[in-house]
Amino acid sequence: MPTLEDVAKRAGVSTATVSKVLSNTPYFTDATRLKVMQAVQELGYVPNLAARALSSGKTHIIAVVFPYVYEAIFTDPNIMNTLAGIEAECTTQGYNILLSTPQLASDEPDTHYQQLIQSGYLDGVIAIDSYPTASALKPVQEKGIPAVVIGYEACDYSVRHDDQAGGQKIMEHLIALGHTRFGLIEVPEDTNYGVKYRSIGVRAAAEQAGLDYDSFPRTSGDWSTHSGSRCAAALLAQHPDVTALICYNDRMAMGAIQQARSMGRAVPGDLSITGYDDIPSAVLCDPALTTISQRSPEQGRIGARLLFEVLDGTHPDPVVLDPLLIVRQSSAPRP
Amino acid sequence: MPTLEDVAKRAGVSTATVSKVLSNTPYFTDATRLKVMQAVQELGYVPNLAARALSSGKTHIIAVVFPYVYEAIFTDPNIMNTLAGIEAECTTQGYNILLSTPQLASDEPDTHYQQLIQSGYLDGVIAIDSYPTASALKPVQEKGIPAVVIGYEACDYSVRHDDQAGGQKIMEHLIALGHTRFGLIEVPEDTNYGVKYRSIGVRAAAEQAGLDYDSFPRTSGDWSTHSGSRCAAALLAQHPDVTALICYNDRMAMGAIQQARSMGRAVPGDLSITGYDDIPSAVLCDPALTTISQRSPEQGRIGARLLFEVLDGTHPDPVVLDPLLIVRQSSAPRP
DNA sequence: CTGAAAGCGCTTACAG
DNA sequence: CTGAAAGCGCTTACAG
Repeated sequence: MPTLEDVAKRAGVSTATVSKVLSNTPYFTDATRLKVMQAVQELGYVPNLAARALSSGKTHIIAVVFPYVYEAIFTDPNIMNTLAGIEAECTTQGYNILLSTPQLASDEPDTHYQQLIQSGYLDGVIAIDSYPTASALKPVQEKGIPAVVIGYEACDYSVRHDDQAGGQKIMEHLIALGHTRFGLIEVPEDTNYGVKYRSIGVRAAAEQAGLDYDSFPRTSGDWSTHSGSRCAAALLAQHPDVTALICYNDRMAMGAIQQARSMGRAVPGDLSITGYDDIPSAVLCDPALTTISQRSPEQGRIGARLLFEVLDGTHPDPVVLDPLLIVRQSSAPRP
Repeated sequence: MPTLEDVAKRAGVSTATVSKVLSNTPYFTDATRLKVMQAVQELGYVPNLAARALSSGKTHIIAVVFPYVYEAIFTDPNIMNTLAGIEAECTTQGYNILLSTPQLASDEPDTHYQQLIQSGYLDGVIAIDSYPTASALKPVQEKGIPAVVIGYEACDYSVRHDDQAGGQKIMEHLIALGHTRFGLIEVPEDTNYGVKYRSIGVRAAAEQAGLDYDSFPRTSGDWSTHSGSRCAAALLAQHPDVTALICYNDRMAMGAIQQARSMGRAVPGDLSITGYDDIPSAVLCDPALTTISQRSPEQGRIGARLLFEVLDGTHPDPVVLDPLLIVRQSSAPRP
């Protein structure tokens, strides 16, 4: 592989000149510029990134970290779509993505992860923190590496979607359809940063419509389809008058739909059921789910952009994205 | 950040000694070993990876590349599960994963990608090549970087699942249920390396059962749910006697199910429909799909393991994984 | 069993 | 506008 020196020799200049021309330093004559570029071309020179990293302190690598909280994390559509957005933006900016999924479940810190953070390999990190069980951010902050969080975790720079607006939108939609008797399939508040705010949004919409939010029957699942069925079974058995079921994610909504049907309720004829997240299955299932999109790809793009701004020395404000209400077939006017 | 030199001073030895002790070179007394480790501990020393990479030529980074062939690639369950498997294995071995999704659609090569490959940053690459439209492998092979392919693309080292066995298993399952009149919802052969072999497997099972494979009605979709509906509509209209529909992926199978039902056919009562891939929706949809699992996580793990063997100087044989038949509710005995 | 020293391939003040 | 030279923090023959 040709080195800087080879290029310098061939172009008849110093290595300093080649280096500077390649990094677009001004003050060079077009003539030398041309000589250099030509030599680069002829030799097929590509800079050695390790050498560049060592001398400049910049690696052009950013790490995308998300704690390994459960085995299916690599098929979580929100996380993967976020990753896709980050990737798109990084490619544009010439940054490479290093993937790291620290195991933070146990008390002992993941030493591999710690080493990586300390290794000087990373110009910055983007942490996806959907789940508050584990923070991958602490070592990063200790080391003083520029970081942005996608989510709620405390960090100078962050982007997330507005869970409160999400809760509000889904509720307003159902209210507009004439519903007044609601059931809630939630999730324990400590499972996820956002759910608390979704509740606040739902409550706000309810109260604005003059409904007594606190009187709504509710149960908590664990995100799974199965728990959605179970919750729906319990809730509908005790409160058969409910005409709309708000679920805090799509999988529980799908479970609820199956359960409701098996109890003889038509969805959405007798009962509207809504989800949250807009996972791929939400279009495929029957009836297709009315749900909320968190706009994960945009969160990813923006997160990357924020990091680049931080790397440039600016201090961007946190971004809160307005979620999208996706109306499909699982919601309908009150029977 | 403390450097090797700091550690050496503190331990009262040379940097060479520290370096060698840290890399587990034999021949050192326990005493010096101890001194070194203690100094490392006290200083919280972590090696600078860029420096290490520059002097040793080893970065401990491997790239996982999959061509950016369509926008939803980051939510393709096969690819993401493969990635999860690779990640798990790399973490175990202390390797870091760099993600790269070269844009190979256009004729001009993706220069970012080319640069990355040439940059000396990569100890090896794992290419996921589900789609033959674009090869990310050429620059890698030109540069002589150790590579393994997950899929069919030509490469010294590779792992994939056995598409022929997959086709055969699904067909044998349906034959065992008593079906004799089949319809095929395929995909153009140049869309995917594997489909050709799935057909061969289906044919083999058919002929073994004395059925005339060539007489089966067939149409081609484009993997999408929508195309599944369209194909099912055409096929069932012309061949209402068909009792089993074999689809070459799950999304088309789901489309086919919807279409069949809207034409008044009960699934699986009147008509069995099978998929391929076992995507997450396959359990969630109604009826849950009988399908084939490619065992993507294992493909990923094995791919990584193969790469490590190559990095160790051995020449592992290609691996072909036996796929799994997953029987669920979309298939039933012939009516 | 341990160390001195060269070298990996860049970048970056500093000079001129 | 360009170059000489130091230095980034390691590893690795080579010597002893």
